[in-house]
Amino acid sequence: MTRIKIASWNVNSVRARIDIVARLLKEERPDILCLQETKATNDIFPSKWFRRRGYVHQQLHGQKMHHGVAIVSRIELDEPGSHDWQDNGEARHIGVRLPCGIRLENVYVPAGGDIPDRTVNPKFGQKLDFIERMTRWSEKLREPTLVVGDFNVAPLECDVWSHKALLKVVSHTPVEVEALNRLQQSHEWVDIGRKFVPAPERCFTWWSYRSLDWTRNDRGRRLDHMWVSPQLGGQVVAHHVLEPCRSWRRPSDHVPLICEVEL
DNA sequence: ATGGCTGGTAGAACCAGA
Repeated sequence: MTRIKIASWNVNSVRARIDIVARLLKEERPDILCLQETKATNDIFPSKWFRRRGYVHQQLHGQKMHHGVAIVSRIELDEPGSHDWQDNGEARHIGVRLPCGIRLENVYVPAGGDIPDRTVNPKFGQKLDFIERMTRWSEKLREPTLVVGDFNVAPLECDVWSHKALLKVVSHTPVEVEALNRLQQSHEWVDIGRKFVPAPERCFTWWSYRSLDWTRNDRGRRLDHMWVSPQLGGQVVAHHVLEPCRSWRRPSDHVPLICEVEL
C-alpha cells in the first residue's frame, strides 16, 4: 500500500513566508503542497527553491499583487488545467492529475468584500457566482477528485467562534452557506475535516491578524477545506489541521491542512 | 472590540484580505 500526503495552505505571500514553508516541508514532508495566495507572478515564484527541496514537479498560476495558486510536488503532475470560475482572469485555481489517476484541484475562493449584499457590494456577488460556477463543474464530475484550498466559507455553526455574532459577517452568512451546501451536494463531496473532527467539535483554520494574541479569544473560523469524491472517502486515512503554525514566526493568518490518501 | 494587522506595490498611502 502506498500513501500520499497532501498539504494545503493559504500562505498569504509565498515569498514573505518562505522560512515557515521550509519548516513545514521539513517537519511534515508532504508529497504535494498546494498553496493559495502566493502573491507572486510565475517568474518570481521561488521555483528553484522548491526544486532544491525535492519538489521538482510544479504547476503555477500566479498574477501580480493578489491571489495566485500553485501546486509543488515530489510526485509527477499531469494534465494541468485552470478554471476561471471568477470569469475575470484572476488566478484562483490550478488542477492536475496524479499518477494514481486522482485529480487534485487547488482553489482560492474570493473573500467577497465586507457587505453581504451583491447589490451594493459586487465582490459578494462574484463570490456567490464563483461558487455557482464551481457547482456547474462539480455536478458533471465523474472522476475521483480531491478539491482543497481556501473556500472562504465557514459552513457549520461550529465552524466559527460565534455563530450568532457572525451571521451577517461575510464567510458565514446563510446565503454563502447555502451556496456552499449546493456545491457539496452536487457531487456528494466528503468534507474530510468534519469526517475526522466531527461537529460540533472545535476546528478552525484561520484567525485574524488583528487580534493581539490569537490564542486568547480564539476567534477562529474554518475557512479552509479538503473535500473528496465519495468513492475516495474510504481511502483518506489521516487528516490534520496544523494549528501550531499560527504561532510560528511571521505566520500566515491561515494554517496548513494535511490529508493522507491510501492508494 | 470585525478591525486593533499584514503584505504588495509603491517609494506615500493605497488596496485587499475576511
